[in-house]
Amino acid sequence: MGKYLPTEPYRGTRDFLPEEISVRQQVFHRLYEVIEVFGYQRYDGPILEPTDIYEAKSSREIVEQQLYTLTDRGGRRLALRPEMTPSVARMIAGNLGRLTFPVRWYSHPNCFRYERPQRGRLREHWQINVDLFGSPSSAVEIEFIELIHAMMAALGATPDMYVLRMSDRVLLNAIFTEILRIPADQTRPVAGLLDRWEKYPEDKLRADAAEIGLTDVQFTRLGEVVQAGEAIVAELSDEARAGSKLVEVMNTPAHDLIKVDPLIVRGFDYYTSTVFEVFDASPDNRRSLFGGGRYDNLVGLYSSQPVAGFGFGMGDVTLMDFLTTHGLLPEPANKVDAVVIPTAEALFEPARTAAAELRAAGVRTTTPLESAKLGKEIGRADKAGARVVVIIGEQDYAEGMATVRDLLTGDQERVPLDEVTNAVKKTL
RNA sequence: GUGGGUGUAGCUCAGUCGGUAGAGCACCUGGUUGUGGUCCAGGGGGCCGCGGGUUCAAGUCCCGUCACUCACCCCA
Repeated sequence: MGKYLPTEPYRGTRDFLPEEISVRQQVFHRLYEVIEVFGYQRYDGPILEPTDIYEAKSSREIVEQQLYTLTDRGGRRLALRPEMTPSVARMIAGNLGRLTFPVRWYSHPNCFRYERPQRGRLREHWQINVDLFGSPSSAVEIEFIELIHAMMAALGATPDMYVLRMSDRVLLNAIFTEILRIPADQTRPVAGLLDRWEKYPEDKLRADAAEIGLTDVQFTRLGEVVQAGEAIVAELSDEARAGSKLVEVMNTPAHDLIKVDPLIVRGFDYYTSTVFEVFDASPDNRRSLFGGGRYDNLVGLYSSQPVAGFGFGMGDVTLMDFLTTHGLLPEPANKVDAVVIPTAEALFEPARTAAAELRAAGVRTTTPLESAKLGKEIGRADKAGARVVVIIGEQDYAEGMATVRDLLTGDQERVPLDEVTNAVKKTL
């Protein structure tokens, strides 16, 4: 061990310095605005939840290997939330009586997963969650398709930068049982194989398929399914198609906004129908940007009353990678507009008075805390991002005047003290 | 969990054959008694990730370990 404590944040977590916060705030506020324009309201919840709520319906991988768990003093098993969906389902179920459906909610929690950090994946990430509860209609799917494109547009993304790929667990199950003739209780490893399909060469896929018990014929058919893409839907039974929200969507204009793709699976067990993922079109970011789907049974864990749900989570790590790759990150904003600089100790009080007046007018204003040379203070003001400095000098002040200097142009003018605020506002 | 790459100043990095550390940028001071950016001069900053080994001598070689990072596994 060294002599000093380490200054790095805990592995897989990040410190956000003001400049980064500024960039992030701009990005997220654009998203909040779009989400709210669609009529969604923000909620929040605890970072700790009972472990049970993840064991029931998340995925084995998350619960067994990626959950941050702890036991409280009363022996209760708790976890740092790895995702928000079980929490929001719990909140919906607990407030059924006072909610008017459909409920449109969003949140922006930090979520934790114990895993090895790599590109696009850390141990703590901030995930925007948008959910709609209380409707089985495929109008929900269409609303989310529109919302997603609106959010991407708000970030400055053009449609060529990303792809919205959509599938449906109902159709997927039909593919497994009707085309591949796999018993319904053995589809899970095959879904996993589909999930990996694009990442592996064919011989590796073939080997994996053999390992999970697929015959050569089944493997070949699976390849045909992937090849067929959207066209596979037409080959499924009428019952399967009738039970699919995605098929309904395909009969509307929203069809043009998505790519129907049987490769989209998603890991969570709670999805019951539509599933989707948004992918970066750039090869630099092969990972999916974000995704979600329909989960019509999740509220049923907490209540006898069934409530249909649809939602998605958009993590900040992949999102920032996307924005960086496409040059869409905004510049950090300035922290301050004006600095009022007294040139002598005795002038600190009048400087504070002038600053107070500027602040009252909404101008972000600071004053020096210690007496220093004027040049020094102007330099500091410039670095802090101020556009204007107001110099309260002895000579000027004695005459009831102050100097207002524009740091961008270098122009400056002497104005009466009671005109300072107007002069500054004119420059900004 | 597996494999590769990298750990030297706040940041980016150089450091030859082993001879007890350097540059640029940033920061501070002065050149200017009330005027920033440019320029000039000076200055502060280093358990060379950590521990051990070899050696007269280790930033440099060897072993271990930790961290960062990329990929894999797996999956948001």
